[in-house]
Amino acid sequence: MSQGKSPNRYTLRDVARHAGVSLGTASKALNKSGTLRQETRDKVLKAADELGFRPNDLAQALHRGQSFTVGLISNDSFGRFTMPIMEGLETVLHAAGIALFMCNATDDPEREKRHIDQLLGKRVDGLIFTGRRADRRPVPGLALGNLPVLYVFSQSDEPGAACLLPDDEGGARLATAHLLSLGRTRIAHVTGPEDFEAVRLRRRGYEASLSKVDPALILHGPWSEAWGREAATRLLAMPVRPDAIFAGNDQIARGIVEALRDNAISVPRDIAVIGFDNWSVMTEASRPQLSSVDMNLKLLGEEAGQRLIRMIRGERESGTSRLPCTLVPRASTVPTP
Amino acid sequence: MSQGKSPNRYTLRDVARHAGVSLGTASKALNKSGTLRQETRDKVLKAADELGFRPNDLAQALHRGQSFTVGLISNDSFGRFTMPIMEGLETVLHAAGIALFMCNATDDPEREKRHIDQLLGKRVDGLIFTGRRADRRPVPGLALGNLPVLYVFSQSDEPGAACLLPDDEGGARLATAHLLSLGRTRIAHVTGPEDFEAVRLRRRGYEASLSKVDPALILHGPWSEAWGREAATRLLAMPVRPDAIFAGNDQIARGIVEALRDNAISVPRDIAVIGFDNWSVMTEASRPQLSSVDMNLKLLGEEAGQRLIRMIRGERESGTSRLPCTLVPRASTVPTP
DNA sequence: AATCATTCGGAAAAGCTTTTCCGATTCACG
DNA sequence: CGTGAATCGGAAAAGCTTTTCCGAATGATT
Repeated sequence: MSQGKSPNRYTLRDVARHAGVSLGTASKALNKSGTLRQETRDKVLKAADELGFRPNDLAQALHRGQSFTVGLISNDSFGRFTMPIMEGLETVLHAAGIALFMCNATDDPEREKRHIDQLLGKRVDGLIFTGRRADRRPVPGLALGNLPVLYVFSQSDEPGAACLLPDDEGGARLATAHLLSLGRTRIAHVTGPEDFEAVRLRRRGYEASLSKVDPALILHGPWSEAWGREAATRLLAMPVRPDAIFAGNDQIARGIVEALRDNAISVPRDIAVIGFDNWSVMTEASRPQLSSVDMNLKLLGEEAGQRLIRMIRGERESGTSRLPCTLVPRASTVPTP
Repeated sequence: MSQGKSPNRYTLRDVARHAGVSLGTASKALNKSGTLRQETRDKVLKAADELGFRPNDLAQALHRGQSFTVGLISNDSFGRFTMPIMEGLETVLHAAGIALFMCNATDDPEREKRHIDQLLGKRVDGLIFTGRRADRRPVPGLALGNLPVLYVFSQSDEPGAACLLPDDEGGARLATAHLLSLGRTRIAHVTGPEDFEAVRLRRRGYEASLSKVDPALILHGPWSEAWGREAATRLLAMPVRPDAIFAGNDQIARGIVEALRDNAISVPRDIAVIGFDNWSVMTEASRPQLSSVDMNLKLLGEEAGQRLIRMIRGERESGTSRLPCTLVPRASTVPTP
């Protein structure tokens, strides 16, 4: 350690000296081990406090063979999905005395590999991969051995990998059932690109909720408001119009609502609209505000934290779990009183 | 180290044994030090590769007194501003052999304090604070001593703190000058809450660009599309309407554009509109697409990385620097041919 | 006075890596 | 043959912390 360069200029040896005890006694006092008088412990604690002593985690980790650190690797360059997940993770890991550090690979495999390398060098106790789409991703280009690894809002090509995801299909069922409960009988589904697994699952949830599916009411396009506008225009041009639209995400839903407004269609009176993601930037700015499905990403993060802790403690975890989503009704489906 | 638990099951001692050399020789070979025959070095490198050896960063950092790690502490729970900054930082720090790890405090001072504590325990070589608004923030509740600390897109109550920020005022000048260059003569400014420093600076840039300022053309409100809509409605109700509107951010601008459309005002023909932030979620979805001012956050991150490296190497850095923004013209100000 | 219990000191060892230093060996050259 | 250079081994030390073990000192009890 270069002295005077960092806030941690004092070692345990300094604390011991300051407290007038031996090095071993100082350690025992701070770690509540050994048989020391309370007076001796207090003396050491006071000395440590006065010196602003902070144990050197590096030395501790080296000695105990565990760093109590977890790395989170994300390829979500916008942070939209990762941040709530991280928040939930951090809460749970912190309660277990584990620090969480994130690296953002920005969808660059080389960068990701490098991050893994760095985290392994730091001897993290586990790794979590997450991103901005839940489809399978390539196995990392480094052997991870028995290190606990968990995919959250993400999956792996590796068979048996432990994965935790929102229940897209269930969420879509919620949305469709909500529209049905409102008496809607002709529900369209405007969604994203077919190569997203989430798109397929949401579509499956929609289809499973209907007694009869009309393929002409299912439209795929890009994740954008513009696509929502175009799709709505197409639906309006049909001989028989839908009386509700379940959009694959909130951006598409926003576009749909805008096109309906442009065409003097009243939402939800004439056509109800519900999105997916519960992205407040979209739901709140839309006119009327969007009903949506929340993926509960923070809860997903909490569940992931608990799961990883179990893995770190030696339990075996594998396979994919899906956590339920939540319906968030707003004025785009529920008329305001 | 608990064996078989992690990918790093081999120590340098194992590599030496595998290569049939001494521990010291193995170290010298991997670190390109000492006087070894190339043949000996190659033998050690091969052994290390075969065993998948990765040096223990903890032991290295302990020995050399430097961790080559930097902590990034953000209070931006959405990641919108932090992610591009992080990307720029990571690029520059990586080139200098330094790892970057992020903790997200989600605007909770207790959580932030805890993160600082964790990072200090890991003996980071420097700390970077960033967030979602650039105003002064309280001094962290922990003494950081001489540890290099840099505020990026953020400022500190601590006098002389090193800060790096986008040039809000300059960006506002760019936006206003752009409108002037298009022949606009009556430019309004619809912006965010007065308690944001960025709001005050952007207003100052706007005012400085005009030979004559009409206070009635400056409206403050919340950061939302709804406020943009309301403000536009107010401006349209004025005896003399503006022929251009400079919005404090893209969300407000989006709202303005929508209200103009609702009132059959053609953008940019009748009234040109420019935003700030260049947030693609807004700029691209708007009709027409929004001209905006980009804060160059990735570049800010790169500059911050370079600055922090200098600080880590012992140079003194203090005070606030501002990096220029970039004008991004789109159809909301420039008519499409 | 002797014995036992409590408390602490301090030495040693371990974790892993780097670096230095000294000694030993081998080979080449004068 | 003697000397010097190149090469490597291996021991030691350092970084910081934790833990164990044994010995020493003190106070209380018999």
